[in-house]
Amino acid sequence: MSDTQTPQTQQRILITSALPYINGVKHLGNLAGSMLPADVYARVMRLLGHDVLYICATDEHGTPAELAAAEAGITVKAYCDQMHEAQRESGAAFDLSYDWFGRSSSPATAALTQSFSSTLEKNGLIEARISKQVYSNADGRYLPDRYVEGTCPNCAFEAARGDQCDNCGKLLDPIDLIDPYSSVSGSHDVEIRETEHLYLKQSDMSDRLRGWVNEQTSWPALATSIALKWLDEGLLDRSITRDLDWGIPVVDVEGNPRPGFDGKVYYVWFDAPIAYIGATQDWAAETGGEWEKWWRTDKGADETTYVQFMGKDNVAFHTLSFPTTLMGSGEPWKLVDTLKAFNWVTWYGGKFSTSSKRGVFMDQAIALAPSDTWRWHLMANAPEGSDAAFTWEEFQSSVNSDLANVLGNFVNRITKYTASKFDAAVPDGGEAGEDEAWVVDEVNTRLALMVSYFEAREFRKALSEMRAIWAAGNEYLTRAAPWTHYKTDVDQAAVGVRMGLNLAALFGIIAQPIIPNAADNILDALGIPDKHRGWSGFKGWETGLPVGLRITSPDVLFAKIEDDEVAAWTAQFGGGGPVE
RNA sequence: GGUGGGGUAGCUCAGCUGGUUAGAGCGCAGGACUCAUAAUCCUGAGGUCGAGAGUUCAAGUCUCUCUCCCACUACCA
Repeated sequence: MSDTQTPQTQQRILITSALPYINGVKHLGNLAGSMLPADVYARVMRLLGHDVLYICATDEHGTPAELAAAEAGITVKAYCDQMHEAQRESGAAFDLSYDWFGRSSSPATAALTQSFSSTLEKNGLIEARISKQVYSNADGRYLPDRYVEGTCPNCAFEAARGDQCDNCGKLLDPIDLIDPYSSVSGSHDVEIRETEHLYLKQSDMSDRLRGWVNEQTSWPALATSIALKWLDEGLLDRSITRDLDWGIPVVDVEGNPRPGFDGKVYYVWFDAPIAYIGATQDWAAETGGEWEKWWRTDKGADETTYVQFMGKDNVAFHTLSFPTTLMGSGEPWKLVDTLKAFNWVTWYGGKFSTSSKRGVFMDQAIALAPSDTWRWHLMANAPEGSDAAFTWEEFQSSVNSDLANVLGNFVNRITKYTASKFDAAVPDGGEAGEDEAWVVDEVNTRLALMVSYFEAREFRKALSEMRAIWAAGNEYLTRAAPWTHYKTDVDQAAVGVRMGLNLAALFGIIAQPIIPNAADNILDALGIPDKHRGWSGFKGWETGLPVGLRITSPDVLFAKIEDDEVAAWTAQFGGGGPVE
């Protein structure tokens, strides 16, 4: 009945999640809004038998990295080395199944970035212009707009940022601030200097971009509307270089070091998306894979489906800026086919904030509860339609009710009962009846729905179906009641136990993309070989386990979260209500 | 200010191109069962669908006005 039960055409699917910035360990919102859903999608597509490549990397350039390194008292290179390793480890701790977790600072990305730059310039899409920037003598650096503060020329607010006044909301230009100072050092010894930068002439690409956007049929409305809005307002040419030391050196049209551009590098938003490609090249170099079939439409990538995952703030860059780079090169690069944008996870309805210590970061979270529990909760409550509030109470509820009670207890009760009454083996005897027909139909209907939701990247709905499938197992056991039949008709009891064990196996198989560790525990306990753990074999699941197969009962799959733990976490992390 | 998203049961959220008594999970109340991590199963009580007006035989679903929250607004990424 579903496409999961008939052989599918294998697809080649390239998946990227927005690159996490190097500036610190990421919080749960970053995890839930790009890396984790991309991972789940990658795992599902692999289980369905597709050829999947999931690429991610740290985004390492830009002013914040330099400032963070300075604060830590180490070089930017050393800082990025440390933080890349920290992020790689926290990704591994959350079981993110990257095929490659690279770095935007890799030589491959630098070479690609410079190549794109000279090609775009050759095509007349880049030109040098002079602009005015704020320079801080005390800091010895140019300051991005956001790092310049001063008195707002509009409302006289004294701590207005150079890009926007937090008091009156007006968009500002830092050179208009009254009595400007550096927010980095607090120094008022700042001046306005003229500086030369490269501009990407996005305005020249506007018509091509519009045509391409209008061709897209699989983008969510959010993405299309954001892209068209920018196009309607008229794309501005965008500067793609900055006055910084840390980054990729600027080249001329021939690809040689560009005269007069010492101390300037490419803007991080120019090179970060290119790092998707660079990281793929690094993956290929390391593993012997072919990168071109994923990215070059003249080398097979025309058969690749490219899916991007990101937060809603990233949509414009992925639907306009990066496509400008790729299309403007005139080279046969693969463009995104579809993208999934997420809203934010909020902390009790407010923002996550590092400075006011609001929220939970990945390294802290994994110390509190296992990866599986976070993965389940964050995906079951993914911020798909709007921002989604994180609360400890909801987290506790997800873990205890969905995982421990509905799934964990089901596996436990059926395996323990098998051990006590049927010698820990899949029993023979009896024949399937009404109860079995009911549960098979119920589960098959929901399986088809679940898979179609995953394919549509509707994670909340997919997980809701998964949970309903687990719940159907409990309902089945209540109906079949093998413990009652056992007293008078052991064969009848055997039917219920056999079905129960087959349900447990199915539950483990479908749970793999979300809670891989618990799923493995279940499948190992039931002796399911790896080759039977894929998602092409749902058909016939109800009789999948061979009669006589010895099974064990897994250790407690999910420890419950106690009320006193919630109280302690709330105290530790300041949850429980908005903070001023 | 502009653009986009959102305001639906105590809580977190579904509700497609308008159509029978507005749904789910959690929580709560009652009952059943006893294989199981005091788990599970069944039943039930909870909503003037942010406010107001309009279109329509019919609106949570379309239009207008108002209001509250969030994001983006191009040099933070």
